[in-house]
Amino acid sequence: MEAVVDEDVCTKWSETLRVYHNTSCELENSLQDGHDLGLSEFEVLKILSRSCGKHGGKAKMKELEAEMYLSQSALSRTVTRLEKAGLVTRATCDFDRRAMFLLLTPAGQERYEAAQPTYRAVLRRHLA
Amino acid sequence: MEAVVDEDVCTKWSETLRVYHNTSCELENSLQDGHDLGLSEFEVLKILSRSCGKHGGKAKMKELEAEMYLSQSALSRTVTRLEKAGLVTRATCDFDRRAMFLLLTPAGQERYEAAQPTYRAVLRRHLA
DNA sequence: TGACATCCAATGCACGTGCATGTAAGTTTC
DNA sequence: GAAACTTACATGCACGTGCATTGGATGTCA
Repeated sequence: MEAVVDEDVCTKWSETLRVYHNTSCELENSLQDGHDLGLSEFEVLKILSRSCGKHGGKAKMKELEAEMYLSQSALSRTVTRLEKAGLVTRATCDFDRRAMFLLLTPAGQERYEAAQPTYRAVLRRHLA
Repeated sequence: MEAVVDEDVCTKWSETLRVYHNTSCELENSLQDGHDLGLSEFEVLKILSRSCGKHGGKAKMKELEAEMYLSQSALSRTVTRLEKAGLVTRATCDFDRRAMFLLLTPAGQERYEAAQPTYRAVLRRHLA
């Protein structure tokens, strides 16, 4: 019977919804209050911090876009906010001048490392 | 070691994020394109349709608010949209004239029933 | 080389959301 | 019964998002 599947699927969905909402709300609030960072801003710093270790301090916009659940335009503005806050620098790529490299500034690295414990604590509280 | 827990928790979170985003985006698009309904609008109709069966066609705003992940103001505006579309009616309560009852109109019931298969199909595709 | 398609990022715009506040109705305290 | 408090809902406002478009750079093909 399909009805059984539907019920099961609905339960799974409402559970996902609950976890997502509780967690992301608290992440948003904690990061904002404690570190003046939005969740998607933190997420950019996180990815950037990872790939900066690997690629010598650079990451392309397109790479970021592929790794997070954000439209191209939203990402562009998120980066603009981070740049205004001095946490990130934009740099044009010499080989393809359409593309942009992103660099984590020392302030950005510092802010990310300060925020990471908060982030992990919230995740642990909700998902452990 | 805490690092192990953190990694596990991060994986769980990114999985939740993935499922939530894919599912809710497709729900939003399918419901909008096929039935001219936003996801939170559909959710209101869904709850209303359930409790209308039980309570003789009525549900209070506060009840809705408790059952969905939406702020009081957002819910108020969602109901306004539904009312403008003729899918729902607001009615003041005689016993507590601060409170509002919501009624599903025949058009609302019809729209909900038309949209439900779409909704379930998306959930099944992503969560089955 | 010139014309055309494709790609990357930024921006105008509309929209839904949350927070803070306003307004009106009910409740409590004296 | 008047004043202070609480509750229910609506609204002003700021903000982040997605879609569509633009502007500039690159690639392709004749």
